[in-house]
Amino acid sequence: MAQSFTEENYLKHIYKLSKNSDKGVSTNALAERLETKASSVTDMVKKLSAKKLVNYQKYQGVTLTKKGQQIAVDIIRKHRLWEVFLQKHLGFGGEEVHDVAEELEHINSTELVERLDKFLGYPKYDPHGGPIPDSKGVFPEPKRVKLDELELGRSTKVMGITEHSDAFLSHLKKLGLELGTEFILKERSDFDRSVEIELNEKTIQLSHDVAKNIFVAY
Amino acid sequence: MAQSFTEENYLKHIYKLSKNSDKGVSTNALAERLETKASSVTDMVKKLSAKKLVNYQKYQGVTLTKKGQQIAVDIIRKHRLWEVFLQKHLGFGGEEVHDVAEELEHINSTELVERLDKFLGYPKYDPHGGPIPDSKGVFPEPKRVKLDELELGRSTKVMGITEHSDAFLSHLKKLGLELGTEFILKERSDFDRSVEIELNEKTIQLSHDVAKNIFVAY
DNA sequence: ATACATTTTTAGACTTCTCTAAAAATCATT
DNA sequence: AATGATTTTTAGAGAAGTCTAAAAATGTAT
Repeated sequence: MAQSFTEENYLKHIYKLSKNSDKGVSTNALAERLETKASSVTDMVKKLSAKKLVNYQKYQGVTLTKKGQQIAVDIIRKHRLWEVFLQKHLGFGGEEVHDVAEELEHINSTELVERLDKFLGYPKYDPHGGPIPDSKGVFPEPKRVKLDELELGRSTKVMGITEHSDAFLSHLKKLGLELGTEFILKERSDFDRSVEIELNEKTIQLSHDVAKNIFVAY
Repeated sequence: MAQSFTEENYLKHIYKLSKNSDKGVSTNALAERLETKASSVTDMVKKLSAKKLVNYQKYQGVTLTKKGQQIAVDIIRKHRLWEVFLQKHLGFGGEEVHDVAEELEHINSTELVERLDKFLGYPKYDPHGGPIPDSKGVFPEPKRVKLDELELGRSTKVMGITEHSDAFLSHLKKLGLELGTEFILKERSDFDRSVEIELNEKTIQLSHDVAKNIFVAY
């Protein structure tokens, strides 16, 4: 059962949105993400539901079924493999890569993906640090690193903390950081080793004291 | 002005069909090539005409405009560059390559194509011997080789002959070979060096005496 | 040059994905 | 729990590309 370009995009974004919020993805959230209207989302979601790719109950949001999830993960796999190719072999810069990979990820040929994976040397992480699932959809164990030591430009997520005082915990909560929160490391000051991260479109400063106590995925 | 996947396919096939027959491409011929119905072709051709990509007069067939031709040639460029990549770097076999390249050719990013071209070392011919136009749409001068010496599997075309007797000329004519005729070299017998070529879906045998007197594009 | 066959076009309809506008359901606040 | 705000769904319609069936144009033979 082949999916259209559009259907694949819906599945991919449902996957990404439901990673954060364990609940069903709301119609509006999807509409915003896909730059379309809520009514279009409702229509498409019904179609995906008829194909058993999502679970959908009116007004309750959507989640992916097993099948839907497999497709979504496979698209992420393709996207990240192409990013590796574009950046490491074609010399694309970090930012330019995304739009092109966005198109390439919808090319459907198992043969192509497997050969590309081999050509690239079976990479486990893309150039932004995103983990690349294998052909069965299994993500690699993320390596853990202190935020303190992470390379600039990496997209990552909170894997753990090494300080458990109430003060620290509530500080993190206030910043919007908890286990699993995803963000991008933008800057690190040479002066005081404080870091700047991007989280949900917002830029946040973290002191070195905070950064050194957070484990993140590498 | 962006073209859809479908529009690009129409342009590409109009280009390929009009290379043979210097006249306008007929609706039916296009329909057959695109595995669609004549009525669909008429509709699409009107649309392309409105966009000034083809010249179209009712019942007179279509030809490409300058703009349409540029787009068609660019798609061929992309198709052949991807074929080089798939075959030389990913290790695809000669036949499997085509369908995948058919999808990749529609990815629109000048940046991507230029970088791919550079990565591949600015190849002038694809693995089947097809000439690859440069970024300005200019095809390379085809090298000439005797059919006698051409590699098996090459698609090529008649560039000239080295024997001009009436007997030879009328023999060629009967076989359907003339200047510019395109075909694929399929087999060469070890026994008598006769060759088997594929021309318009038909398989034809040529003796060594014939093959050695035909120049073809390499 | 007339009659028949073939090709091409038109007309109307269907699918996929989208939108706007309005109705229905849910949520939030007091 | 009632009101108002927000979210979501429905209804109807539009653009792109396709199809079938029928009409119009062209080509071909004698």
